[in-house]
Amino acid sequence: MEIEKQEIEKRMAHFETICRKRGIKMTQQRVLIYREVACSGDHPDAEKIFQRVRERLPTVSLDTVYRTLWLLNDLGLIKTLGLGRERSRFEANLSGHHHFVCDQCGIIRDFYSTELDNFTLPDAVVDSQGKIKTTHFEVHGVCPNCVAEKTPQNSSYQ
Amino acid sequence: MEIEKQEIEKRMAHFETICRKRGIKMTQQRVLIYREVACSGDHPDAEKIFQRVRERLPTVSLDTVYRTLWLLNDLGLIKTLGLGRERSRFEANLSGHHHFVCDQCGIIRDFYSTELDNFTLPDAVVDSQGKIKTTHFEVHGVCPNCVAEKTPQNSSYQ
DNA sequence: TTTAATGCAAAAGATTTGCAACATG
DNA sequence: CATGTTGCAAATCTTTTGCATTAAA
Repeated sequence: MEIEKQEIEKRMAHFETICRKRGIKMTQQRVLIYREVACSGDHPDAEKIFQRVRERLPTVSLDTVYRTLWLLNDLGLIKTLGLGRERSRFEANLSGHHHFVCDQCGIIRDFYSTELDNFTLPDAVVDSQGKIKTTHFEVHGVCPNCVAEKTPQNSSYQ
Repeated sequence: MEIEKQEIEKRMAHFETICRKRGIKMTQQRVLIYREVACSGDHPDAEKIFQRVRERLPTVSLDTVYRTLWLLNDLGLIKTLGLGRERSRFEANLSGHHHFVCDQCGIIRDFYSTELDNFTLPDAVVDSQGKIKTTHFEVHGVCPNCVAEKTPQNSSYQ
């Protein structure tokens, strides 16, 4: 699943715009690292991005890749899958449910919705993606606590 | 958000059933670790579970907590939030989209659905959970590749 | 030329493993 | 009692940081 050339151009242009606007230097490393993510349809991890960038720029270091990825993330140019910088979290609730994640304090609350459970994906999606086993809706936002207080519940969370 | 006593009893009973059936020893540590997750409504990470279990069993060690959590996960008694054992993965696709995750080979594919984008959560959910910013649907299953081949594309993925 | 960014090496953090001692069934 | 499980300590793996050097604007 490769990204279209035109889309990549668009992304690179946006990258440049944001860097200019924020006074972020467009280094060789940053351009290559961003381009690598922009070109990848497979949601790579830091190590994989490092390996791929190194093919073009053998002197690049892994710590630069990490620094750059989080910078790009903070700039809103890329996104993280899963829990981002957080470690794995666990739950014993096995009944089908969904999650509300507070982006401010990190709290995750379960909620139930039969509408969501019964939601049927378009055939096109089912056919192209494969055999579906479970579905899960994730809502991101700000929890009532953090909405009320100006200071987030847990300020260490980012 | 505490779990009801009755629900916890039910979970503990299920835990016991599975252990019996699979010939897994019900050690003090496993009971306490499972109970801790079963009682927690806050989706704790390994370290937090370790701290809480240690209050009741000061000699428990962090590596036992890790071993037990993954065991419970493999037994289907608990679930992981986020990417599980995997590291953070990144994407540059900023347009609203959803993910199909193949549980067999780990591939993650984007898909689009205006129905999902326009899906409005019940008011009750919105009110109790807070201010909503983004939503994301995650579908788990087996990708066409893995359905076709008996052997998964990437057998190292678990 | 000024300031920020990189690469290196080392530190820190998180998770896993080998193994002797121990507890469970 | 036999075997699987634990705790410890050490190893491993991943990510971050301090600092002198280098490169971008």
